[in-house]
Amino acid sequence: MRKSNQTTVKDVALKAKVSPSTVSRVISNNPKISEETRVRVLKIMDEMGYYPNAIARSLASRKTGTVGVILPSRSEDLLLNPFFPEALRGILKGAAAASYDVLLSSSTESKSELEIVKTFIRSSKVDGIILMSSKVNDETQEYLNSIDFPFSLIGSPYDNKDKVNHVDNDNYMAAYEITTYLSMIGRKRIALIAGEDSQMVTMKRIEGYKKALMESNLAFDERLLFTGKFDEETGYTYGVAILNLEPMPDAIIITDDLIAFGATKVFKGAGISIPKDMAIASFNNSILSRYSDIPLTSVEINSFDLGYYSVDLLVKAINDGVKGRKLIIPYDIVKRQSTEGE
Amino acid sequence: MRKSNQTTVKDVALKAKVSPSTVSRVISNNPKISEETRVRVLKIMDEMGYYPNAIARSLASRKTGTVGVILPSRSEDLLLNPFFPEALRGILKGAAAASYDVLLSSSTESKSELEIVKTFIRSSKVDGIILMSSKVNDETQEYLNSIDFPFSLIGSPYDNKDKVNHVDNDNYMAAYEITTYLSMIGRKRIALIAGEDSQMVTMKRIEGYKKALMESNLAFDERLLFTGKFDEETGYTYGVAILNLEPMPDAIIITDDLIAFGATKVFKGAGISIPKDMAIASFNNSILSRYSDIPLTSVEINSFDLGYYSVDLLVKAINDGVKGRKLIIPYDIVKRQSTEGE
DNA sequence: CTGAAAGCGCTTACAG
DNA sequence: CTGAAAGCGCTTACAG
Repeated sequence: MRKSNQTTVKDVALKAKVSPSTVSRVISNNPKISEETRVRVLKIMDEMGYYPNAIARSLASRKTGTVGVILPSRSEDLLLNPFFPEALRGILKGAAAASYDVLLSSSTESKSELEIVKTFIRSSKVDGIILMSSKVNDETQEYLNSIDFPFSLIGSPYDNKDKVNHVDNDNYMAAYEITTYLSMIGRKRIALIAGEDSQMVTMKRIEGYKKALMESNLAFDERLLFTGKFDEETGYTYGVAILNLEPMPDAIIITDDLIAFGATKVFKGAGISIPKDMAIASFNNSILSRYSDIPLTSVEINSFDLGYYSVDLLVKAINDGVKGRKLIIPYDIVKRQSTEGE
Repeated sequence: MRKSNQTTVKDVALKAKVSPSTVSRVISNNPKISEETRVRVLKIMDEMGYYPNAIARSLASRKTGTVGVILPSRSEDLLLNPFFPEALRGILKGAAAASYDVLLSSSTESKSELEIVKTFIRSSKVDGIILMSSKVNDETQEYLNSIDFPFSLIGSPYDNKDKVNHVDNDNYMAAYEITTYLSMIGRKRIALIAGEDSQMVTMKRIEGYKKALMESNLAFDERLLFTGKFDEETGYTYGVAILNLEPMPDAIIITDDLIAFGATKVFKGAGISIPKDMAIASFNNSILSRYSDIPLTSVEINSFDLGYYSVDLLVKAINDGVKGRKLIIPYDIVKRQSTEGE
């Protein structure tokens, strides 16, 4: 209980000859305060260098003005494609625009996303949570739903679609469209390297791919469907695996630019002409897809917007109890040389 | 003042037949509590699903258990090289290990790093600050020093070197070493594309470069020194600029892999052989430097460690008032084909 | 439009 | 080793 040297509402109140209540109302911009009082108090606050203590406000008002965000901890997940940094940038911008702070943590082997979320909530550190990816049977979503805590999701909810606020691309359509496009330019054996099959986004893309194959009268061949974790080796590994397929595919869709880049190198090294023998399309439209020797056709998913609007949704969930709102961020297929584009 | 439904120390105290003080001491692991009491209270806390309110703890104890981190907002700064994501990952890991949370914000055109830092501090939201880069005449460092607020810096302090806790590579030596290496393999006109000259890291690297030139009896030619912001165009722009130099350099050091990658493409397109006509060395050792057609010699700066240990330093500054501690993270020069390496 | 009073959920010197 | 009491710096129904 050592005396603090901080200027408080009390000090301001004393000097302004009003009650602390009034000072508090000035802070929170309460419209009931007379203009005259407001101006006087504001002036004194300024003179005294007063700044409200956010912690005390939180305790009294039961609002923290903070949203929690959890990042994956694997370096590959964070660095491989620009989604996380860009979405985080969007979240930061969106939060700043809504006057929220962002409390960040990363999941690890020893501490799951769910545990972090629980800690954030139980310790009353956040008003809401943003989930940056959606898994099949996602336990974090289930928990958040069960205790009815405000959250928004980047991606497709695995369940409770009518209750979960989420912002997403139409990944089903994106995969459908790009598969159809490859078929339209004459490709008959179209492979898909799709990412982790525990992710909702992977499921959606596989669905769209299959649907497009069917409508194009191309048989689905499960040997042409690859799922698994992405890391630095993946591009090479899958590239080599595809080289050894008989007959070889004449097109591949890869859900990550860097993996596509790696695979491209393997094909070129093996004397396979791109796009003539093998068309390649990928996702994320990273700088890499533009800089590559053979520029890559890629789907721009607009990660920044995904992040930005996830805050928007969350803030509405916090303030107005909004639920089940859904926002679709458009994607763009950027056609380049790797599919004879331009 | 609606009644909350949260379980509080009071509830626990009542049920455990002890005082709230005792419960509080159990929470904070105060060694004066008898083992018997401790176990009983812990059990009851568990039974009641009690979890301490972090906000209330903060207010009473005047410690937030949170560190503030400010990211740049430019997409290029965040995405161009893996430093920021990797250092952030290190910070997150380090903070988790020290039981701290991370409050994240990003600077913008309208809100400077300094303003964000001030807001964090004045509103009592953080116990300390991590600065992810160091500028010449850095006003944030100056402010933090002036109010004596705990912080740690990734990079070299521009001033008050004996007071500022910082973790850094020896960028002077790194540039010195790589320049000397290029000279040793017979290069006579070594250019440097160095980044923004407002950054301390750029200054250090230029110094090391100049020193090495001198010791190698190579004249410093200011037309071979390029500074400025990095963005997607930069690689091309500088590549073209260098092509037009007479005589052309026979080696370039570029402080970013992606820029080096872009420049490499320009040279190859112009029929210049790498490394024969032009040796290229860069910094950051990103995936790109490994995946490139002509793998790039690059300096691994160990960004993760930079981030991780910045938390370490900060925590010591917060708890023990440590100041002016300096930690040097080793770099490694990874030699590859672009300088005839391997 | 403003104030007095209670309360948010903890911690911590002080006393024993 | 434990408790009673004051306090951290705000907010907010209630009353006027």
